[in-house]
Amino acid sequence: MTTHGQTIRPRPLVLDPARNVQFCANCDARSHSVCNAIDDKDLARLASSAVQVKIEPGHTFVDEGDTAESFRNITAGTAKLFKLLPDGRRQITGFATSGDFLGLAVSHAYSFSAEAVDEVKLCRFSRSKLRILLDDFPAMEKRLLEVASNELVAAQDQMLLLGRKTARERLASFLAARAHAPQHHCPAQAGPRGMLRLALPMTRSDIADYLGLTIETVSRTLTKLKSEKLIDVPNATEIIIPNLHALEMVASGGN
Amino acid sequence: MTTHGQTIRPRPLVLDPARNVQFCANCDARSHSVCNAIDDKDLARLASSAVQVKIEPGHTFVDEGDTAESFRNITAGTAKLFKLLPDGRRQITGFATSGDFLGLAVSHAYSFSAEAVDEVKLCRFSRSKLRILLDDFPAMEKRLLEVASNELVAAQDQMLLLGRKTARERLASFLAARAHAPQHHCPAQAGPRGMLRLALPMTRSDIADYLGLTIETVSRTLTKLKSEKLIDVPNATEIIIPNLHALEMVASGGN
DNA sequence: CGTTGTGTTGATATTAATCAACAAGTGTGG
DNA sequence: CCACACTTGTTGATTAATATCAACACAACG
Repeated sequence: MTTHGQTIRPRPLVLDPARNVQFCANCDARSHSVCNAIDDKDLARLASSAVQVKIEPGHTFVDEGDTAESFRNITAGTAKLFKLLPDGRRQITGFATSGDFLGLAVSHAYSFSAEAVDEVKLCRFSRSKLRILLDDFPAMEKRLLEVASNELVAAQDQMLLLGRKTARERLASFLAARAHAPQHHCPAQAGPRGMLRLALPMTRSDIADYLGLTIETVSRTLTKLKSEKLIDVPNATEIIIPNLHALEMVASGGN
Repeated sequence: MTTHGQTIRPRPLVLDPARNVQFCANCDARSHSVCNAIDDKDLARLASSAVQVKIEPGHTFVDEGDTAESFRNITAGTAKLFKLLPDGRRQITGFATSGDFLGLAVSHAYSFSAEAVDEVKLCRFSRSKLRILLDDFPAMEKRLLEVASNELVAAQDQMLLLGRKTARERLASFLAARAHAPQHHCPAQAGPRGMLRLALPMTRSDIADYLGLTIETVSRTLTKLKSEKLIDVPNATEIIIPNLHALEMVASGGN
């Protein structure tokens, strides 16, 4: 029974007509094999039917309940995906970055809203066109199934976090998970002896709404973790993790 | 922005070599079209390569962390899927019933455990065989993508519940959601004027672990909803919903 | 007929939310 | 360039929701 079994994630696929189709530059070539099953020509054809869009920070580009006419592939930046209750309570269900897909579900309407955290670039397809293209590219369909499956595993991890973890464990889990996703590191990523420096482009309010907490609890808990030397917080948008393993122990309730 | 947008769910597909392949008997023929895209002969071939298994109540048949060698389709009964923390805290991520698939993810190991709630019958395939079969049946792959997408939408709803809803809202959401799934109704399902009678095969402990609460809070909250005439509880395993709309209002925080 | 598992209800404890004040950083306009 | 508003984050005091601890009711079962 592993609570931190790192699943093998497929190599991010970035569909960008301007720069042509490419895999995420941050990821090494040894990543998952299914990516390679997609023919480059097919990918180019897929990407060429898309519109590239740039979204300013804070701008909402998907509204829950709207008719789902598009399918999107993020090519740069970070977006937050969320659901709202009528009285304004918000749950962020995930942060989407380069290579992530939005609007996979077959449902008629979007089941979530999406807002740009920093400047987001994305590639937008019409879903009707996507359906036609998928019939031509079975490998793409396989790839999407793989992506959806991985998201499902992540969603189940998040349910465990939201349903059963303490505030302390939630913050530790959040930071440890981000430490595992290479693209979220700061430019000067690795300090001495595997010391990690994470970029947190989102606000405390976003973190709170992602972890099912309030901003005050997020702030206090980070302060506490800092006082215990489990993390360092040089400024509000950066976190240094001196010992990822120790943080992961906290994340899974081990002490 | 709809918090209770009922997504069109695909018609449950039951792979049962003994009774031959079939769609869920409880569902009408007008359900989702993609089911029909799968050729009956293909389905028969798929089902014939499977092993049918019966599991006694309380028996665990998938262990988190074990090598994921099989893929399963539930044909009867209800199973609970869950994740554990090292100290024993449990989060039930979902209940699987007739037509549901287990083990979709491509990861090497199962990311959850599964235990039978009542007597469960399922169809088990080797994953290597599944991969080969999927290459032959692109329609099946499409169908699995659809299933995974719908599960993802449900998972996001559950994140909203776990992260932001009160105990009262969680119970109301849980009951309202089950009221929408036809197979969970008691045999004598519809009383006078759309009054619903739900079967709850799982224990209070299961409900608590699904909703991120304790058994005491579940019990107290059900008592409270009963005293307000929003539900009736003739016995521990049945719930009567006199007015589903009123319960849905509670579920989404509207009063 | 006791034993065990499950559910309910009550009393108390605890975690995190709420309410409140303030500090630091950012941008604006005079 | 500085005063000001505004946003974001931190910290403190208090409250509230739910967890925990405890007792008991009831049914199923040997």
